[in-house]
Order: sequence, then C-alpha cells, then structure tokens
Amino acid sequence: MARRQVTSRDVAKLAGVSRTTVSFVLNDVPGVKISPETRQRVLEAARELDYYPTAAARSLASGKTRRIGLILGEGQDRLAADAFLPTFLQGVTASVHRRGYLLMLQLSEDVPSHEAYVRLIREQQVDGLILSGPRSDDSLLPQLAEEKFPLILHGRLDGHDLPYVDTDNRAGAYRIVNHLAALGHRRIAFISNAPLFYSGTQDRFAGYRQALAEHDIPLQEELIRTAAFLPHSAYAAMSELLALQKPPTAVFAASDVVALGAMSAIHAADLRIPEDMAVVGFDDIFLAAHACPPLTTVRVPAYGLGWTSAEVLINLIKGEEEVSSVILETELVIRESCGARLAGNT
Amino acid sequence: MARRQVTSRDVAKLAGVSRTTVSFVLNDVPGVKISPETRQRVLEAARELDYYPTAAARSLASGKTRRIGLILGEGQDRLAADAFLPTFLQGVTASVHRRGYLLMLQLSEDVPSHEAYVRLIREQQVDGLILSGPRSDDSLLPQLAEEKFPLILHGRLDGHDLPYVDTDNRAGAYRIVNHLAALGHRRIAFISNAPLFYSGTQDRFAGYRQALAEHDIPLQEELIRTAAFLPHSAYAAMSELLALQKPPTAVFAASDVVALGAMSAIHAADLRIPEDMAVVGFDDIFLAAHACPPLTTVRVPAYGLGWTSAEVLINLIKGEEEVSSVILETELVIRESCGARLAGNT
DNA sequence: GTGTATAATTAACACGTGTTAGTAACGCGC
DNA sequence: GCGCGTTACTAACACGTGTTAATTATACAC
Repeated sequence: MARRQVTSRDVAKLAGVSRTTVSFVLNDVPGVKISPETRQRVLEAARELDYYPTAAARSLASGKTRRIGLILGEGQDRLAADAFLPTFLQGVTASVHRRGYLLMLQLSEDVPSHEAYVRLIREQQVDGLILSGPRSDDSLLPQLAEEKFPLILHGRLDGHDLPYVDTDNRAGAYRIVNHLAALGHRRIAFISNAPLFYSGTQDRFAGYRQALAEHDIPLQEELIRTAAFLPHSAYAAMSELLALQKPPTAVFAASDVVALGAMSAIHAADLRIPEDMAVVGFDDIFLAAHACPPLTTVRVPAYGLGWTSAEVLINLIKGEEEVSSVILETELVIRESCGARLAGNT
Repeated sequence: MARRQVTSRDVAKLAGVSRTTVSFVLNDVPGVKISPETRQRVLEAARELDYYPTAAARSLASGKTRRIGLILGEGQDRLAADAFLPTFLQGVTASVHRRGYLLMLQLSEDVPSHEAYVRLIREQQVDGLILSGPRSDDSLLPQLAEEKFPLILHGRLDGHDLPYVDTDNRAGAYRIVNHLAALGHRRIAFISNAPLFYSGTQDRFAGYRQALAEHDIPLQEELIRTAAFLPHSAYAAMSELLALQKPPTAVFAASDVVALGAMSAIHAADLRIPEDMAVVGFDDIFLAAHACPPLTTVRVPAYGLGWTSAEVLINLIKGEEEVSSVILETELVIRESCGARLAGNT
C-alpha cells in the first residue's frame, strides 16, 4: 500500500516552524540566519519522517533539475563493440554522483542525432548535456551554442567552438607507429577503426602519417585499409593486406578490437605474431593484456574521459569556473605483439 | 541568450482557446469531445510555437514522471569487464524509447546497494526501476515490494518473489558441458566467473554438475576454481589447474572473459587449444568469434534481456497487463576451441 | 524608555501543468 | 416555452517546492 507522501509541511509542523524555515535549513541557504536549536529541530524532524523533497516540485520552483544527460551518438555496431563504455560510464557517474546530480542516458542509434536529445532539452529534463560522438552535420548544435545551453562534446568536432573533452589521438598514434618504425619496420599498414569522417579516426591516421614522415617512409595507398568497429571487418581488411604481392611487416590497427580481428586473420593464415607480422592497437581495452600474444597498444584513459566530461559540464552549469576544452594524454603500453621484447632478446 | 519559456498558456492564446483545451488536445484525453477544427488549431499553434510541456510541471501535476531507472549493482571489476553492457543498454533504451519513457542510469559500485536507488525512488525521479545484479542482503527490497513500487530484477534472486528477467543459465551450462562430455572428456574443470554467491554463477555451476552426473562423472573438488570477472583472475586459476598432477583435458569457463584469461594461461604454458586442452565459455561476447582459436560458447541474448526488462517494467507501471517473470533461452555456439570440428575431421 | 540596527522567522506568491466540476450553447420532443 | 440531454469548452483548484519581501523578537547604545 502506497504510503502518504511526506511533504515539507509535515516536517515544518513536527519541528514547530514554518515551511520556509524548513527549506532554508535543508538547502543550507547562504546569508540566512537560523538559530542552531531550530536548525537541529528541523533536521531531526526531517530524519524522523524520512523526508525527501519531491524532484518535480523542486525543479519546477527552482528551474534546475540537478540532472545531466549523456547522449551516445554511436551507431549500433560501434556501440556493441565499445569495450570502453562501462569504464567511461563509471567515470561519468562517479563525478555526477559526487556533485549531487543524477544521470539520464540516451542512445541516439541511427536517427538524426538531434532528435535524440531535443526532448531532453526542451522538456527541461536536464540542466546540461554530454554529447558523445557528435556529428558535424547536426544542424541544431549551432543553435544550442547560441542559446548558451550547457553542452560538452566528447570527441573533437571541427567547425564549432563548443567545449570538448577528448584524448590526444594524434600524439598516441604517432608514438606507437614511431615505436614500430624504431624497431626497423618500413612497411607499416594502417587499418582504421571507423570510417574516416570520424575525427578520432582522422587524428589517429594523422599521427600515423606523421610518424612515417619523420622516418622518411613514403605513404603507400595499398597499405591503408578501412575497417569499422567490429572484428570481422578488420579480419577482411587484414586478409586483403596478407594477399598483397608485398605484404606489410607490421600493422597499426586504430583500435584494439580491430587489432584483435586482424590478429585472428593472421592466425588463420598460419602466420606468427610478432615474428611474421607485428600488430599494435589503440585503446588498451581490458582484454588487450590477454590476447594471444598480449597486445602492444596505446592506453586511453576511459575513466578519466568520463569523469572529466562530467566535471567540466557541471562547472559550466554552475557557472563558477572558467571552462575550456580538455585533452587527456595517452600512454604507450608495450607488450608482445609488436616484437619489441623479442628484439630485445636477440 | 535564453529565450523565454513557451507555456501552454501561449499556445492557448494563439489558438484562441483555454489552457485546459490545449491540455486535452495534446494529451489526447479519452472521453473528451473536441471539435476537429479546434483540435487542428491547437496542434498548429503548438507546432508554430515549438511548444514542449515542461517535465517538472507535468510530473508534479500528474504524479507520473515518464522516466524509469536502471540500477547496475555490479562492482567496479565486474562492470569494467562487462562486454554485454552496451548491447544490454541498447535493448533497454529501444524499449524505453518506444514506450515514450526516458532512462535514468545509476551505478551502485560498492556502496550498500540501496543507497544507490533510494534517492531515485523517494525523490520520485522515476516511475519504476530495473535492478541489475541485486544482492540478497538488501534489506530495502522487501519493503519496496510491500509498497508495491514497480520493480523488476535483472537476475534471479532467492528469497523474494519479485518479478525478474533472466537467462536460463543452468540449461545453458548443462548443454555446453554435456557437449564436452559427449566429445569424450571426463576430466572437465570449472572456472567460475564470479564468487559463488551470485545466483548466475550458482546456476551455471549447477548446470555443470548436472551434466557431469548424467555422464556418471564424479565431481572433483580439485577441478573447481573460482575466478572473478577479470581475465587475470582466470589466468591464475587456469595456471593452478595446469600445475595439477593430473590436469583436466577440458575447461568450462563460466564467462567468455574468464575463458579468454584461461586461454592466455594455456598459451603461456605452450599448450595447444583444443588439442591439449579444450576450452568453452559462456555469453558469446562479440570477441568470442575472433579469439584464437574461435571460442565455443553459449549465446546469451543481451539485447533481449534489456528489451524484455524494460517492457515488463513498463507493463507493470501501466498496470495494464498481468506481469510475471521471464526466462530467456540460450543457444549453443560451436566453434573451434572445444575440438568438435577437429574430432569431426578424424 | 526610546530609537535603531540586527537576528530569526514567516506570509504570500511563483513555477507550469493535469484534472474536476461546472457552464454555455444547441437541438429536439412535447 | 420548457425540460432534458448532448456537445464543446472553461474557471478554478491541486501538485510541493523555492524565494522575496515583510514581520516580529532581541540586543544595545544613549
């Protein structure tokens, strides 16, 4: 049986004060003087009655919801293969929880992305939004920026000056390809983890080119392949590379999942990793250390990306601090699939 | 510059009717007669002004939020290694979206789980809750059941009669262990995917025992090991098994992630899969097909679990249909790590 | 005691919607 | 012309909180 709703009026009656005083005490309104005894009485009454203010009434009156939204703009395939999502969510929720907010989650799948979040904004369900995987063709973004609606992008987006949080994809890619080149490889293939219009993939590709250039290795079209999110697309791409007249000696896969797909193709061709083909990835998902052989990769701070996105957004909402974009650094993780340990032994 | 809020009063004025009529039209209130012309005028006015009702006002007045909550009661490790979460979320959000609801997400991490959701309920942030990974020691659950708060468990829980949605873990485990036994294995090890007090792990263990019993294979304590969520715990467990005087010839790992950890230990010991050691898993995560060798496993319908949980919950909230627990079936997926294909060739 | 500043508290309004009870207009049989 | 039912609409209240402006107690200097 649903028990009757406990309101602040009940608390006020029990404490022998007005409803206003209850509100002042429970919200710690600054600049209002409440005697310690009264404060105590109110707090005890609230505890006694197990009082929780109703969210709807509170946000109607105050104009704030104390909720933020997280929009995942990734398509089905990408999402299904997103081994980072759980850790990213941990980061987001840890921050959100710390700041006293709650989280609303929306997946935009394949619909025009703004339909996914326009309801959240217009119905005033949230005070701000983290937009992950924004599409540059989203016509609503400029308008929201104009309205100054609190908005943080997860992932860089060209053509807008909205604040964003991202990893340094380019530097990470540069570092790991540089590592391969330093091991003596001259034919280093690139397998993308997504279509090239994704900024993250673009940047990883840019890092790859930069490393090649610095080692005077010419860019070869035939060594560049496009895969998308799921392992089997990488399996296909890798199989093509193996069928070349002059196959590469090393592969940089732009994500660990794609790397694992490529490794599976290499095994299927009865080649050894890293002796016959070195493989490196990007992300350092939790399975990378237990691939066979363990995967050399670039660690992306998934938790930190989530945490930072939320922190920056909430700062923006509260308007207390100056807010600007944040780029988190990556870390090179050397295991066995690149052959560095092997090379060290000889 | 924030534009002024558009209210139903503005719509009413533009359409030349009362605010009440606007509400009737936009909510399609049954049993109320509105002339087609008036209805048309109201709809046009709403569209003209780009009117969205404010969520807070709406739920304050109606007592309904049109939101549901999803509580993930998994600990840090488990969550980080949860390759199913993205697909599960897809299922949940697809249903939630279809029914016109929105989703609030909360991770309970390690705090006593009810602290994580009591706020959602008491502040009336949501109309109902999906509770994933419930703990049987949660003292608040009986109380909520008593209050008839709409609640669906994801994962069976002993000692309560709350409605739940789950996979048939026992039948799935039985089927795959039976498969190993049919291939001639008599020393089949079990590596758990979590501590044994998790009901899902319990059930998978029960399926394992049942299959052994039916093949007259005695249960051997030394072949039963506990791992927890992450690959490295399985690596350790598998290493112990390999060090036995009489090691097993096959391993049933209670999750794919654990299976991959075990495989990594087998490779490290320079043994071949499946020739020296057959391995099977549970879940069919998206990487299982690209493990080396491809992993034989039991497919769990992650999307369906999410979808069904949300559907059942919303039915419960609307009180329209009779609601009962749902158990989804699994499917045996035979690949190469079990040796069945090899056996077929000889 | 009187005036004045300060501390402590409250009455009253605002937020934007859903909903009940009621009114007005109209047709129709007598 | 009157009663009666139906259709189409609306006035007025309710939801539970935040917040401003006003009010009452309290202290203190002269």
